[in-house]
Amino acid sequence: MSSPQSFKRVNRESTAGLITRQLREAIMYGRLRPGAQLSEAILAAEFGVSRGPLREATQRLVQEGLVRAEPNRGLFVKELDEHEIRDLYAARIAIETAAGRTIIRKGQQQAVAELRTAYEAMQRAAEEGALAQLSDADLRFHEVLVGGAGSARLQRMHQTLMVETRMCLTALQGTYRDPEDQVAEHQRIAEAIAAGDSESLVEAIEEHMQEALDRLVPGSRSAGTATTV
Amino acid sequence: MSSPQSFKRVNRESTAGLITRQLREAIMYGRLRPGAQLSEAILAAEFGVSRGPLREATQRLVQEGLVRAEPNRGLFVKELDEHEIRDLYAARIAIETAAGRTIIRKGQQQAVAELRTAYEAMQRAAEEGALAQLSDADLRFHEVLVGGAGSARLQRMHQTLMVETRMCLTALQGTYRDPEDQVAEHQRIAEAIAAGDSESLVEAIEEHMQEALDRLVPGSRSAGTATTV
DNA sequence: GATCCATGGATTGTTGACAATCCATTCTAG
DNA sequence: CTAGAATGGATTGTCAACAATCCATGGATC
Repeated sequence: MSSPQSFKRVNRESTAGLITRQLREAIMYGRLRPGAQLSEAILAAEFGVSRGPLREATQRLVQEGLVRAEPNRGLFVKELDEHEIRDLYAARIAIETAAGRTIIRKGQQQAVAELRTAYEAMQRAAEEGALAQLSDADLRFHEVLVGGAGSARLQRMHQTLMVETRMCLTALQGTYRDPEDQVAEHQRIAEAIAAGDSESLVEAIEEHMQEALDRLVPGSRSAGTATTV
Repeated sequence: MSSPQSFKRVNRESTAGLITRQLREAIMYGRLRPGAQLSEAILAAEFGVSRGPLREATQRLVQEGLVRAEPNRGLFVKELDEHEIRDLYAARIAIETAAGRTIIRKGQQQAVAELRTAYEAMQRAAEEGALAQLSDADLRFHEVLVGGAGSARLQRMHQTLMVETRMCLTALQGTYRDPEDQVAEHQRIAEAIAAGDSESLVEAIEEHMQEALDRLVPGSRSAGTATTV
């Protein structure tokens, strides 16, 4: 009865959980387009389950804010208009700034190290011209940033925001951006934290987010910083 | 066909929504004790609905983090141990600090005014010795603080945290605290924002939270600031 | 020709019954 | 007396059918 290697508990995830994850991914990567209607009957048939578990899955997505439910009408993939995108990035600024400040305040050396690692992964991807990997490493950097603060609640809230961020990136798919700039912005953030400089951390994050916003919402506020191609 | 006064849309909330709200309130105010098991069958009978809608309601609470679901075992009201409480307050520090900084950065005069109003309500309740009202005004102050930042996402995340906070307060029910101190701490926060002083804002919020933590988790870190009765 | 009403199709909302799983208890064998 | 297996009760997990609701289409009336 000894376990020579640790086995994974089988089927530990609930059916609703499995479906939720697949649907979320489909929304994140644009396979389910914003505004598209989700038919319970059709989806249930596709997943090969009854409407019960499927309903549970969709309800989770509703509460995550990825799906909008109109009573007696149906479920629709949420569309992110300009206002929503601004709100999303405002929330990300709040969370990520707070996370960075926490790392500084607590002097979490390990978090700093992990940030550097994440940053180096971005740099490598940029040098190799691997855009998909660069994008993944980018998201990972922000996950590490918030994870480093060590608050499970903060991290969970941030995860939801990052799913929406990925939705935005998917919508931007195809537009080009100079990888060097992208990497440099993250280096600023990482180094500000490493140096324990809260002021430049705030600046770095706000500018980083503004940069993203400028690309997502072209008719934005300041034309001065819009240096993107 | 004219509407002499605006009528409320009837039955606009779903059954699951109604049940969710009632269960959440019961948990918040301790009518459902932490650790208590929630039986779907019993609850469904009490609400007079089938297990379908009830399940939907409980699932929402699970995702909010108020209820823990053990597969094939049952649902249990989440218990907040010391670690959880610390995490909760860390998250609140992050969100509320970020909200305050946003108000300062954007120079939201209206938010400042609302904060003062909320603060005055606390002061009035304290003078009248109305402890229940003081507690409500206290929570309201924090809601106004985050609401003032104008981010729907931030506010939603904060609401969840405040529900858990209320759970903690319910657990503390009966312990006394000097209302004057309580009011003064909020005044510090409000005035720091009004003065646009980010540094003292951060200090005020952190000390305010630490004060609350000291009462919730007696064997806490610093004995120096523990001046509570 | 425009407006109102009735009808039909489609969707979600709800239900009660059935299956699978788990835990505690009891029983049995050593 | 103890360790292990069988069993029973209770709970969640799942399903297919039914009811309620909504929107669009088409037709009748003025």
